[in-house]
Amino acid sequence: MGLTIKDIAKKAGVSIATVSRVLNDKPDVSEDTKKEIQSIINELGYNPSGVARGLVLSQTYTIGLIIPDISNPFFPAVARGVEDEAKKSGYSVIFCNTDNNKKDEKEAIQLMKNKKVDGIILSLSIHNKQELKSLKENGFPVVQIDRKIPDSALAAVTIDNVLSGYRAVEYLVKLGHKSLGHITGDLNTKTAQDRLKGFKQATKELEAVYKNEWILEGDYSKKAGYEGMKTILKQDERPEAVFIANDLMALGAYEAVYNYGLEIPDDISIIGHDDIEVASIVKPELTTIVQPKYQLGVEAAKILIKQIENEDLADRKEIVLDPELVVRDSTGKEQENE
Amino acid sequence: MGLTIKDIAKKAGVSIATVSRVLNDKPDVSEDTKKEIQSIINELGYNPSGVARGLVLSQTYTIGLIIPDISNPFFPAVARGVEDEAKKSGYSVIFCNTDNNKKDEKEAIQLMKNKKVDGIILSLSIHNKQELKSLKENGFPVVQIDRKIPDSALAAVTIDNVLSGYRAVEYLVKLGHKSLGHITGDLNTKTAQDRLKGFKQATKELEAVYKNEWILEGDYSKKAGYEGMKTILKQDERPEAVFIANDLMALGAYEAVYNYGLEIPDDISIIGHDDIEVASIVKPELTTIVQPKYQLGVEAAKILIKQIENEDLADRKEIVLDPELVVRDSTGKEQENE
DNA sequence: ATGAAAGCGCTAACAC
DNA sequence: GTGTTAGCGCTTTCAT
Repeated sequence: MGLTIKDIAKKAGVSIATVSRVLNDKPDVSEDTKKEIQSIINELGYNPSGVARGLVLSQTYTIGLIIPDISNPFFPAVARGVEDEAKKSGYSVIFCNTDNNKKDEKEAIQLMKNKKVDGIILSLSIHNKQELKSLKENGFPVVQIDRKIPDSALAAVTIDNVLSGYRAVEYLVKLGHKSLGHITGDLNTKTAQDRLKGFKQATKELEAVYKNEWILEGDYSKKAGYEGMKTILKQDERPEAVFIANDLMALGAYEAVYNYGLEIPDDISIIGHDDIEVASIVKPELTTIVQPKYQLGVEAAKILIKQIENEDLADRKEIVLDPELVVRDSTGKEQENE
Repeated sequence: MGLTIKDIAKKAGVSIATVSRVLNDKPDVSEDTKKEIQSIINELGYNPSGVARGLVLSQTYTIGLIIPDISNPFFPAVARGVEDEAKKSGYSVIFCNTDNNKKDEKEAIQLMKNKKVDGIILSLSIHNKQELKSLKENGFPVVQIDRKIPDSALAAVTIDNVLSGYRAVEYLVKLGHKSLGHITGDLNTKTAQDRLKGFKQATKELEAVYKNEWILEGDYSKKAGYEGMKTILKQDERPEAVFIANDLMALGAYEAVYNYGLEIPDDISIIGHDDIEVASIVKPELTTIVQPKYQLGVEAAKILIKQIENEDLADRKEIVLDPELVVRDSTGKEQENE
């Protein structure tokens, strides 16, 4: 382990400055000594200390990733995107789970500062405006992911959940469905609010109709999907299609439909959100909306690294990623024009 | 950002040594100066450089986590376990995906050395014995997870897949099933081999029976489960229950059973492996075996940190974690004794 | 083309 | 109880 630049210098009979030069590919070293030193480095398996380098350069080539929970299905793909993109530019990533806990978030940021990471990618609970502000004031490179704290004036990459709702309706209308329902997520979350907003907006713009009785508040649980759909089905008039704010609720809705002796999509169409693994396993396979999670990570890392390397604070832009439609069987087939 | 120990010392009118003492909670500082310095630290928001500390202490309080792919469903929980346990002892974790690619694995290890992590938790492809050996020779703290490279003589924490097969059979037999089948995973993997081994072993010990025609090789895909079960069902004699090496294949098997107009568990019982999300969603809910993934991460971190802090190479033990049975509805009910 | 030396921010003797 | 100083492993002037 203990191999240092001195060892190499001694063995090569040169000064550490010269070794440093070849290490960093600097000019003004004769080809001969360069070759010699390189071969010694290989022979001994010398690996320069990133820590020592970090100290003198005040750059560690490490970025921090602060997220609520890596075992939440949303984040693994994000993390992978971050790491892949970071690696491309020679950065590694150190990560931290916070469970949306304010104290843990604060500590995580503190930790990252302590480790002297070159920048941070984070997804903070809404309550932690304060921390973000102080990072900003320090001119610390930061990009927010998934959730953007309002007025934070920091770079952010998010997914457009209004568009999610819009896209769902748009597709349904394209299939010829005119009357639509919606089972929302937990309306305390911005995500659920946005999807509902998109649903209403699209319905209006595309001249479809919904009734307030067809919009049920859920909470992202399978049971809520079941109950919501039951409430819809027992009404005298039913919508032709229902957009459900996540796939798990959609599965619950499937059951409700079956219990009523109805068929999907013949009697009612269903479109979900998230594309969880099951979506392609259930019958009929669930049409749904996917979030570009991996891409989210990639974009975040790109912006962050740009910030780090340009020290260009003007680069604190916001990127909003578009969700994508995954067409399967739960939404019925488009009319053939024969 | 640029706040250093010097700034604190100057402002407090003391030497940096004194500041360092209170930073590290060393004795021989008067209560008064201690208080004074602490208040200045808080006021200015000073955060000592982990990098500088790392350099002088040759300890970074960082551990490396090298895994094939964080977005593979197995690893997020493992990573969470590692991070939680590491945090308890003041360590953070830096992670790297390798896709089981030999070159990437090598680079990941190199990277960790460069970052001067205090130890590494890794899951390497079978081909990379070499790297492991060199880590060991360097006396570098390492623990392998999930996969243990034979003869590596390094600490490892793994999950007992022989026991998985055994437990499955044991439960089936307990329910009164005597004739058993098995759809294996990809038999090129140790995991699949082990589950098969456990299946055979338990069948023998517990005096159940299987026929070779009831053991079908699969590949962990849903389709393989479907085909495997179909092959079983079309035989003249059928087993009462089938152990299927993962839940995805079990789902495929469900379909095959339905296509034959049979019922689960009345006509045939099924037990899966992994407890993926769908397992509790499908009807009948799938009885399955869970791997203690989170615990795997926790144990790995525990051992690693012990190694780091004791420098006790004798501590390179192996831990084998037991999979657990999750009883649901696909295996039929135990006879009531009335 | 190469070396000597200062310094990055900190800890740990060692002095007083 | 507190300060001075060497040094961790490196990069980077500044000489030569």
